[in-house]
Amino acid sequence: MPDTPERARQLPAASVERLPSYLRALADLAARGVEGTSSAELAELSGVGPAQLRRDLSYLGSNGRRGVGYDVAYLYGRVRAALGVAEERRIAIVGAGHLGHALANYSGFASRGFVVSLLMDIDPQLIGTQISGIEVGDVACARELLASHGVSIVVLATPGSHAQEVCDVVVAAGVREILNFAPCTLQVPDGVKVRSVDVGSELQILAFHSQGRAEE
Amino acid sequence: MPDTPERARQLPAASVERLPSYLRALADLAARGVEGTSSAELAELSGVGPAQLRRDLSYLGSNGRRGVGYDVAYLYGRVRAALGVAEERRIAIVGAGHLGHALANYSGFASRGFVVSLLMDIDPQLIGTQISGIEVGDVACARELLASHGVSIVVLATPGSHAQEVCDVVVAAGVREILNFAPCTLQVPDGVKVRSVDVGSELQILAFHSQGRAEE
DNA sequence: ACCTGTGAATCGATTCACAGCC
DNA sequence: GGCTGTGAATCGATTCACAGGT
Repeated sequence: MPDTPERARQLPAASVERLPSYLRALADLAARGVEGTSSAELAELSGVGPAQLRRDLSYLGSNGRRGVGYDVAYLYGRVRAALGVAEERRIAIVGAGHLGHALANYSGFASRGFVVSLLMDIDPQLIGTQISGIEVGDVACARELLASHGVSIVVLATPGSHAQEVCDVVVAAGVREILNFAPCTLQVPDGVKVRSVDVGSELQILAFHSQGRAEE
Repeated sequence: MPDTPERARQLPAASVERLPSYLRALADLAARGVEGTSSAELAELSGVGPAQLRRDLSYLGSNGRRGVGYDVAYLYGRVRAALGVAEERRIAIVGAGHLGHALANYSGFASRGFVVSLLMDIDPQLIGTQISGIEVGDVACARELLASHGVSIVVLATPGSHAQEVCDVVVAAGVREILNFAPCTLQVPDGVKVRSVDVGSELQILAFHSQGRAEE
């Protein structure tokens, strides 16, 4: 059998990146008691064009009714299933510094389908302490801890100087999806998916757009 | 006059988003004492292909020497200038919760060209306290504070429930570039640039890619 | 009359492959 | 011989505009 195995994997990467916004918009509508919506309304709430939204949803199959619109609850379920967050997923955070703390205390994970199940660090001072009710484990035991907690997605909140090293450890432990907050490019083998969030880079991109103004 | 005013704005958005990685790679090389490099090496360090890197740099003009490669220090200066971070830029953070704290204490801004010059919150309990040596101001005084600190880029680290409200305030105060950490889509007028970082969305995108494995 | 789903057209970004220069 | 800079080709994503269904 070939190398493109999964079912609905004709979903383009660019569409996948927008599905979470649709999910947020749908959750908002549901919370406000709205039962039906349209591509125009959903697109508005998500910050995209209506044609783009319809195209994206059409990759998941037919989800609306022509002439009518979309059912909020039904569509919500479809998008959650497509993203693979229909059931709760357990994540681990490595790095218990300021950012690791902020993430561990963040209350917004549950509504998005995630539970922080495990914290780890390299610093012996931090190992064994409790953060937000979770004990900090030793990253040296990553393999056992990750396996016993059933974690498949790891968040790296370490300084840049340790990120590659920790990345190698968790990849060796079988992790295939990593969210990296360290300001560096991680080298990973094929089949491991890394997404990086770098505040410095984001600010630099914004700085580019502000050129021409405010130049003293 | 038309609506596409600026000089080097032929730079495609997709290229702009990669320039920060190149800058990080160049800073690494410089820190290691490396004086010259090639598109192959820089691309490797940045996680892109060599052709893409050359194409991106070519938008900034000719920066290397054929048959030789690129001068690290020179190219570093060119990319910083292109991004508009050749001189230090002042930023403000709104929201002094866990994330606001973590950002205020983050030591990595300076090397990327930014200084946190101002913190603000709505909570009267927090206003007047000091975080990382900076006093927390009242967001109600945003206009005056932003102006007196010479801030043009604002980071929103508020809960989602207040993000749009605070966004409206800072936009009214003249801010045109916003980095939003709240899990919501901000509605802004034309000409205001928003970049959003949403941990929940990032995890959902990773969850998508982990489908097919780990399904019990 | 209205709104979705989708072919067809467009637009932009990536990659190839080589001419030009060191 | 080696590496950049770039036309030309390719690839993918977005938008248009309308056919199909309610």
